Amino acid sequence: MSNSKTEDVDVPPLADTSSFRAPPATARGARTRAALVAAARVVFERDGYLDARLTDITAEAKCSTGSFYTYFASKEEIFLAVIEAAQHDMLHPGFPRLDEDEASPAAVIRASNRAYLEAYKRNARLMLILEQVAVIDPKFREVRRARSRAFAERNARGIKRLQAQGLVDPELDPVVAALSLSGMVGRLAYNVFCLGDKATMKQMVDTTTRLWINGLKLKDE
Amino acid sequence: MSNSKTEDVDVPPLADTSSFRAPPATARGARTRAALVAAARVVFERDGYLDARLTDITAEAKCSTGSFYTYFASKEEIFLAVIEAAQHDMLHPGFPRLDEDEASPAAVIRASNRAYLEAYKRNARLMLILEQVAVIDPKFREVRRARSRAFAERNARGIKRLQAQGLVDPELDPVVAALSLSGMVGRLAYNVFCLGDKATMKQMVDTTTRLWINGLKLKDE
Amino acid sequence: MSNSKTEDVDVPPLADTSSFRAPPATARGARTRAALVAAARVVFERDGYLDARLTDITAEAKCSTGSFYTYFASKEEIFLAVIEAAQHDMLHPGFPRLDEDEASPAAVIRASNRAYLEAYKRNARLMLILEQVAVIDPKFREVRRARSRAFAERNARGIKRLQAQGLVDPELDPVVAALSLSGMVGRLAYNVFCLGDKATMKQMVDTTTRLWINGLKLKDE
Amino acid sequence: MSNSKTEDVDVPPLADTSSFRAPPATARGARTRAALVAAARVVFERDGYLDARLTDITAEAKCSTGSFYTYFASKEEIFLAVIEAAQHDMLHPGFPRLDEDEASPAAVIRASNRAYLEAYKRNARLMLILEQVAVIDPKFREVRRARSRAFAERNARGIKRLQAQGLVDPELDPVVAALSLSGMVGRLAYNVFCLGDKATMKQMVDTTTRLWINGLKLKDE
DNA sequence: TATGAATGAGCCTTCATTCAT
DNA sequence: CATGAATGAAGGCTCATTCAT
Repeated sequence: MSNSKTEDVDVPPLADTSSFRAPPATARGARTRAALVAAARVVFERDGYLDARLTDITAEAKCSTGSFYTYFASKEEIFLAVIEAAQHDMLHPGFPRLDEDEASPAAVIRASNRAYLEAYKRNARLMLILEQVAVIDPKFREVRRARSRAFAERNARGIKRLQAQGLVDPELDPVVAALSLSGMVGRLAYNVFCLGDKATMKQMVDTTTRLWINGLKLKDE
Repeated sequence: MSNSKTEDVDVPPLADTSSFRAPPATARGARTRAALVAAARVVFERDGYLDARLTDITAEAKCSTGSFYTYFASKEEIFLAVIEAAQHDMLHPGFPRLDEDEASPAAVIRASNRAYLEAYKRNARLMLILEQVAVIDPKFREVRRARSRAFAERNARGIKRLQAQGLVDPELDPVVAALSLSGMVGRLAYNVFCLGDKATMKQMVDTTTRLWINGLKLKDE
Repeated sequence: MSNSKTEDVDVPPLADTSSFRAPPATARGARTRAALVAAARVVFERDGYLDARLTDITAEAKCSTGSFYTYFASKEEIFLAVIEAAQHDMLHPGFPRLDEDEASPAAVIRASNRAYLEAYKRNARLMLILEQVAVIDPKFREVRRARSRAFAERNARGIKRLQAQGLVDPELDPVVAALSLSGMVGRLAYNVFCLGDKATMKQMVDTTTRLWINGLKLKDE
Repeated sequence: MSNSKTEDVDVPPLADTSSFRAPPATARGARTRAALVAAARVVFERDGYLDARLTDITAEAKCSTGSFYTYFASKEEIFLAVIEAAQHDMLHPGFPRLDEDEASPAAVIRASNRAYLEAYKRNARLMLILEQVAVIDPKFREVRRARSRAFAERNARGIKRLQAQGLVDPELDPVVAALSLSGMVGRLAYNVFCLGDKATMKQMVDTTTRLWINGLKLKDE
């Protein structure tokens, strides 16, 4: 699933990391930092970003408030670290690997949608918090938008290619279509996993895949 | 565009209004209340929900802090009033009025998408704030979800009907498809009008309409 | 029980009434005023003095806030009116009518204690509020103290007289004894009727009477 | 006066302390906390409970508002701490140690009354505030009532014992008598030390002791 | 590195009282 | 006399961040 082809997705750095605290120099330091990140994830998921207090995090990590600032400059920064730690799990093919040769485009789309939805499900609570932060803090809004735009652009290139091959509806604007279809899956995941709308995983994979394929008028040669 | 058929969308009451302050008994009171709501919209749009201070709102409305509490119990409550005041503008057919006889389903979908996108554009700033609040406050999350579910359900019924008429891909799960396609348009609007992704109105209408039609495999007889 | 003898107790005017609003001139006015006083008693007993809001009182009286100020200058003033309205009920012999000829001193003490305790019980909730106000507001503290001192002084004169007649322990300081014994009954009533200590009316009357008689070494000839 | 026999008075814990802030972990913290409690006593005695502002207390303690909340969650809570700090001083035998062998019951009663009155006098201002709080806040009402009931019960046991020994009027209900006589001394102290009634310490001790002894018909063999 | 006490700016909310209608 | 909208001062409380130990 994590072959090199999918790794090259243009994932922008999550944020300007230049002002970050130096990484821990000692083993004890590394342990404390890790405890803080784990504690932060617990607290963020439990209380949300706004209601999470730094003291809750340090209490959960069984360390002092002062220690927090040894490793992180702010709540924002530790949140970024939490997100980053969750990244490898969320790393998914990003876009239907339409350029793949070994599989039909349709199969790639299905696999990609499934991977995305499953990863989303695993991290649903954190995703909700990320939505929250994105909407509250323009900096994170930008982070989030850059990421989804990276995917959308990649998708747009894929669609363009398929259009060139005559496999996809030539009438579609590839950029806007990519934006729309990616957004569709993301929104559905959010509605079901975060807000509690009802749908099974199979229904979601089937339907989104079919809507992609139908929507693009993909010729499944 | 606003014929009676489209007015019957099942818009649930925005929230439990039982604990609300009594409505103004005099014309003067009504004027003050209206000034507060208008001022609140200005302030919310300018500063966002979290950074909006009650004193900013009363200052903008040229009244005292005390007057605020004559009409609203909290920031939350006046925000609801602002949203409510914006409702008539956001009221759109919701779903392609597939049951309409006078127009082809495709035309109905296009008109509906256009109406939604234009209304969203007019209220983009407020919609961003609503996203913010929805993500912060579970109460508003519920409000927002109830509304989108009402539309999705209506759309699902439309899709089911078209499937029965043999006009739409019978393989699709109508409920999940409705959820997905509605979400697609909503998300696109959010990305473009709120987050700054680039697309013209024409591109958005064309693409989403085509994705709907293609996605449903709608036979445009 | 309310013979003229007991009416002459030196009840000081409850407060300086010189700044009071003029009494209502019309029948409608009198009705409104009465409704306000009745409503105030309800609200004070329900919420206590501090938590009673003028708007609650006017709402209970089904009149406007403005009307309140037609009849009363302040919360304080209407509270005084409530207390005053409750006075006739609380009017009790005050002190064992030791000067009475028709009954033995012991019988007078018993009747007096019973009367006091029963009146207290009837107005327990209001008495609790009065304690509250007395302790909060020095003006009412003075009012309350003046009243109890009037009783104590009268009692002191009675004790002195009985000492002169050789019927009471001559070693006792009549003033302090009167203060002590009156306080004893008042405190017991407070403990039982307001704070919930357990005792039957009979126990209370029997015990306080016996403690008075024993305490004074009253010769029950 | 403070032999072990008198120390075992059943003083209930003042309140549910489970929600209290963690006690200071360092000497510096302990110093700040102590300064706050001392400052609070000054401010409460000067301004009363209701008019005491938290900022006055922190100003008096020369620390920031934030520090207050490091140690106390509310005005209520620091008041409890002030009362607690005053407790050791108010700790008195409670009831005439009638069970003592070395002294006559009468001597014990006198010593006990004197101890109580003197302690009350030393803390008169604080006692007035406590009355105020007790009457305002049901939680403190309960605290106060529990304490006085503990004493009254102890007194009741003493009276019962003396009745069994044939030294006290067998007609008296020991529980109600104890409640009455304890209340008598408490109320007298309140009247004189808090409300300004006039009596010397000697008069108070003499009279209350005599009223106890007479009241109980104590045989002073 | 670790600790945890100290900081303090700033906003929401209440409600007795006034006054124009 | 009645109405009810308008007023506005005042203070409790939070919590991210700093810094002395």
